[in-house]
Amino acid sequence: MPRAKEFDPEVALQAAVNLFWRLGYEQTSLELLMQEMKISKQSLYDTFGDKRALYFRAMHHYRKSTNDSLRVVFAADTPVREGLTKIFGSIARETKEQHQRGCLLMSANLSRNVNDAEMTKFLRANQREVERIFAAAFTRARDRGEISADKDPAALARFFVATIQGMRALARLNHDRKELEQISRVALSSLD
Amino acid sequence: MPRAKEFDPEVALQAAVNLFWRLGYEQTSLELLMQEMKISKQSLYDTFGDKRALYFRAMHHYRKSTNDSLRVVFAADTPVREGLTKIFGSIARETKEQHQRGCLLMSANLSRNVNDAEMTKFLRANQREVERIFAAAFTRARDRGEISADKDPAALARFFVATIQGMRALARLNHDRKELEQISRVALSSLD
DNA sequence: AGGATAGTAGACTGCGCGGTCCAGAATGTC
DNA sequence: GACATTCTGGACCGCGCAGTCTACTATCCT
Repeated sequence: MPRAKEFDPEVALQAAVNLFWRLGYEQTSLELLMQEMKISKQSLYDTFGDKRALYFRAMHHYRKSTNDSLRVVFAADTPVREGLTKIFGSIARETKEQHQRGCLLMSANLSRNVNDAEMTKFLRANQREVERIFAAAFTRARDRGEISADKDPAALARFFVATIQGMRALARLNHDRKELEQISRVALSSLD
Repeated sequence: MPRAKEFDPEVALQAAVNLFWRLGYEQTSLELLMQEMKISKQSLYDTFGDKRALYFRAMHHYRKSTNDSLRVVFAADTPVREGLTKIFGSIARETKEQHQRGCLLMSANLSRNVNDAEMTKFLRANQREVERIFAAAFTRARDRGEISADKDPAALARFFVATIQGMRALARLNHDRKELEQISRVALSSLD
């Protein structure tokens, strides 16, 4: 019978997520991964495969957790303006370190090789998923009369997803809560 | 007396810009640079310094040319809505290859090491410059009554700069003119 | 012609890093 | 106790790449 694993793969994976999130794929070395995950190189390869496979595991993990929180924010009974305000507010209130690491999947999109089919497919699927979450919230809001009937939920969804990404790009460069709040206010005015 | 240079440094630099723009700093090898710039390694180092120095030269070149076109679009006598429509329109109509390469300086921001002071300084200066161009256009528009007096030009400027960056992030992943036009329409509605 | 400089081609070096492999210790089950 | 398996640590390999250097050629000016 085998000896039981001593480390928790979930904990180790989260450490990998945090590292990739902070440094990006290229800048994250195996040595740093071993340090942060607190496992040896052998265990890393046995459990997660090579660096790229680990990166994908990390992206899946990140995607699930962030999109789950999105779904919580847009729970069926909360007004969509309230949900958006909450999202914008927590982005604006992030620490400098959080602003600098930004969004793992947006960084992956911008640094990826455009011919990397597997990566592209994954990121597109995530993009669609996020847009659907927002669009569903806007559809509900329209049905309830929170926003006017002539608004297009899909268009609003894409707009807000894009704007949030733009805010993240800016926040990585300029850690400034007030600037982000200004942008949020303008963005929210598109619902009037 | 020295022999005259045979290649045009300006042409070679533009080739370097295009390559960095398409592939990013890391993925651009010296060998590719030599090929595209059509000069030898020796000439490259003599004329532009090392890879990083060339990258900065490329970024400066890119910055000047894109911001100059921005200033043309926002020439004093054109309505701000018209200028914005032109900008959004040309982004939406870009080819797939153009969408994939995106914006050189946005990619630089997202892939940069946050401790790289020189890079950060340069990108922040550019960010301020772009925001000022937009803000000046909104101030003029407000003075002329094109937009209501209670709008904040600086806030609008930041909002549009951020939104354009968000659109570029999306366009790199999804080459889709209609989606970009949808987003543009929503963004422009914030001027009403 | 001759000197100075710009150019090319290519060998060479050094380094960082991903990935593999091996030795040996620790921990479990039968 | 014997065996299987999981660990750790470190040696080792191969590769790609930035950067330097050398040898040689081409062009310009006096």
